[in-house]
Amino acid sequence: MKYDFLSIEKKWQKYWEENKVYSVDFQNADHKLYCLVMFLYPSADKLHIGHWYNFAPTDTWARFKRMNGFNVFEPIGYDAFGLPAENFAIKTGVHPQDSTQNNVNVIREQLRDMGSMYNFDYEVDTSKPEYYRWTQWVFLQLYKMGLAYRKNAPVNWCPQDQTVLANEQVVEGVCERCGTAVVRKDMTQWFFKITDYADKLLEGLDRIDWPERTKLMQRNWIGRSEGVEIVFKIEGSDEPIRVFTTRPDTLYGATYVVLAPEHGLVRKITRPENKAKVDEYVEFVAHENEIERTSTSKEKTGVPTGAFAINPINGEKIPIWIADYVLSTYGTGAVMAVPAHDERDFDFAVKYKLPIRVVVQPVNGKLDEPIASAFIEDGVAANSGRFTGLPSDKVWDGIADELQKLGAGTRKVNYRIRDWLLSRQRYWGAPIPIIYCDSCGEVPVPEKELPVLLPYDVEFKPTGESPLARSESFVNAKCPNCGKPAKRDVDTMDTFVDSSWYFLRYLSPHLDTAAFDKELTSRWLPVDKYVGGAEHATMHLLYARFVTKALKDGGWLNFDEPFQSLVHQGTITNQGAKMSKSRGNVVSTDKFLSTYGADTFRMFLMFMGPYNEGGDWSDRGITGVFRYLNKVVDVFEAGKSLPISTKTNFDMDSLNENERTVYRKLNQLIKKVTEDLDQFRFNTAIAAQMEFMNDYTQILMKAKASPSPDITGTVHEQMQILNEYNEISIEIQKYVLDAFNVLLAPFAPHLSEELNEMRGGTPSVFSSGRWLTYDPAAIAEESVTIVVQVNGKVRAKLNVPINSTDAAVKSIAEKDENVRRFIEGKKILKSIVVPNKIVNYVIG
RNA sequence: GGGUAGAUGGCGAAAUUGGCAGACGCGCUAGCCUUAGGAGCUAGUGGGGAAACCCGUGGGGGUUCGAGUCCCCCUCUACCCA
Repeated sequence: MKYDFLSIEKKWQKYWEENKVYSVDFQNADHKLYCLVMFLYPSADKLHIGHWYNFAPTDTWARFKRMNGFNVFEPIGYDAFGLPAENFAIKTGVHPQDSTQNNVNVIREQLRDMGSMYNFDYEVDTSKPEYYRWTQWVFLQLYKMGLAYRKNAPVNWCPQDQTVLANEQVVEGVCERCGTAVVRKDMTQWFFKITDYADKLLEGLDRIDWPERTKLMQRNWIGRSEGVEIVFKIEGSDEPIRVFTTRPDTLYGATYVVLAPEHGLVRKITRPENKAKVDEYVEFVAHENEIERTSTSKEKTGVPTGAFAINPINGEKIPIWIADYVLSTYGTGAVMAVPAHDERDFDFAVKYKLPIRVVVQPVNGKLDEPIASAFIEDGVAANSGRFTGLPSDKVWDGIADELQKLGAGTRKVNYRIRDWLLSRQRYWGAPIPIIYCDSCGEVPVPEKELPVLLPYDVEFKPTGESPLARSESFVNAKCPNCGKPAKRDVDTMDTFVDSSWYFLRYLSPHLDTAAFDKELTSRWLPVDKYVGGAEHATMHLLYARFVTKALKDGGWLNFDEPFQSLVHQGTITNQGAKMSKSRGNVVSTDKFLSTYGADTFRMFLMFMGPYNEGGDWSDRGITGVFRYLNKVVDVFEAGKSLPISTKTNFDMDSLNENERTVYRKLNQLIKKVTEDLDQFRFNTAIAAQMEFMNDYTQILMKAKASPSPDITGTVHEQMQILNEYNEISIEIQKYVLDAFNVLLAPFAPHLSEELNEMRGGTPSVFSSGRWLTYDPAAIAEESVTIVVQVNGKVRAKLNVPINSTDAAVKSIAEKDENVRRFIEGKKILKSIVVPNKIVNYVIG
């Protein structure tokens, strides 16, 4: 048979769809398995290799689980709102709604071609009113719980995209999407109080099966630190400066205080003689961006205010400076500077000749003064009043207690994470369901009036003002409270709000009475396996956890971690760069699908290397996988006349040597493929299959010294000859074919169905429960190769029965000619025997 | 600057976790088959050497009978955070 992948794949895709092979019984959650891939962004691209690399191997895993008897739910959907569609619209004039729907229709067909188990009846599309109605509902729940609020704050503004960005969307000071340097701007914006959940978000990490590095990234992002908020009085002023420090043990070493230039106190405390310089400096800093300000390599700048603060622990008068290295958005916007024990303070003190006082000495030894760099480790207190001589941790608590007693400080926990800024001054997103009324103020849109529809006919060219503000019909509304004319909020929500709850919607995407079916979600969630890119570690994955926890606290869910187990596929790059349309380096899948078919292509993606490592794209090697599948087809074709196997278990004692070998190798393969698939180790599972096929055909050929010793031709032709002569029984051959096909099925689903049909089996191979368990009696090897070393160098390899005694092994080893060459006449100082592995003679 | 991963043939990669380094595949070489082949089959393929052997997992040290694997130092690469 020629491996006619095109018609085979079409045929089985049609069969699966018509027979609803992958329909899920949602009422039966006993063996439920919710397997989820991060949904798609339907940009103008078609699916590319990166999507395939995410989806196809995950589908292989899901099929494997289904064959293991799990009731597998594997949905797909579209994260359809967002900037790229809108920017595309601005450039081309095609409305984002139209381009998005066109793209979705193309993508859906491509997904079908992949041969995955997606059930398109359960799609979600975040840009449809049926969906974003409930995104708005989620917003309102958080609002009711006091977790959504509006405030005027300095925000990250992207001048290119004309919108604010969340902290998470600013990477190294530039807009994550377009690369434009972000500027600071004061605006009134909506925020979600994710900071309220900082501790819960930290705690939950201990209960979920995620990659450690991803958990670490979230922990670092949340950035919990315990410290003390210390109150410094200002000489000649009633207003105190509050500073947060994690090192109260160094308080005696504070030689100045620094305020952020934007700090509210700056204007109030600056002495007249310093005013001109301070004003000038504040103006200068406003033009610096975030990277410049926080860069450790950049030289820090600052000016004195002329005012003095009083150190509460010793009453010392220390100068108050302003400097660019203190940010108003972090902590209290003020720090106490301890140059001897903080690197940034040290650099600054050296530059401006401020005093440096050592108050911590290393446990053994003393620092040479003047010190050349900050000593930031713990040690023993010095120059610290009654604390002098005590270890740092004691001093830490002692000073914290003392400050508390003096009313000059309180222990406090500080977090690095900021509240989630969710307003966007853009068109293509879910409108924020809030109305502003002159008499009632800020009023949420009643739930029964949702959705707040996004109007189609809007001029969406960005001007810095929300496009929706220009739609009279949208803006003007009635106050839900008093009925008077009022105005709608004209911003849309960050698309991360859309994706923070979509996994709840998949189970009942058409439900029009609730965001999700509470009863179904209680039984089908959390998601059992979530697969997607690591780039979402501190964005989507954090937001989804937050929203889930909030909805749980609101009484809507009975679980608080959405993704029980998480896997990151690696990134496939092209010539070292991440594939993206803007870089123009996207590799299309078309040519591979038409040349080799979907089965070969998905299998090659899995065979390339470890799934979580990804790598630079190269199609070198895809022919190997294609040849392998062709060989499989040949082997099955040669065994075509053999009826389907009914026997799945053989007694090793009843088999001849060749049969035992084949049976053992097959059972070892079952074990290997099962274990590897379980852990997403596709590459080694495929290598093992190939190895088995190589071994099996070898054994068949050698099984009988063939009457015609030089058998040639295709595998198929050779096999036909061999089937007539070899001594491996028909029973075993049947068994091998049918069992092997089960192991192949998750990897090459179309081909496997075809082979199953060819063998006379009933479709579908994926009809559940078809996976195999290995026969433990069969996998044990009868003999092993033992390596004989002399002084660590390999001198012989012995084939001995398994579990031979040490004495027996040594006696064979010492008779070996080559081993004798090296030990004869030498004194054996020692011999190490590791059973079934190695013998090592140490000679003098 | 800090954190976290990594570095193995010409290439993608394996290595039961301290026990034969390079499985599997690509590529390459030779032969066979073919009107032909970007098809198929057989054999070979880390380096050196005629061989015996020697060398070899980024570099340098160490632990051990034995190190790709464990420890220390260094170089480089990727990601995250400053």
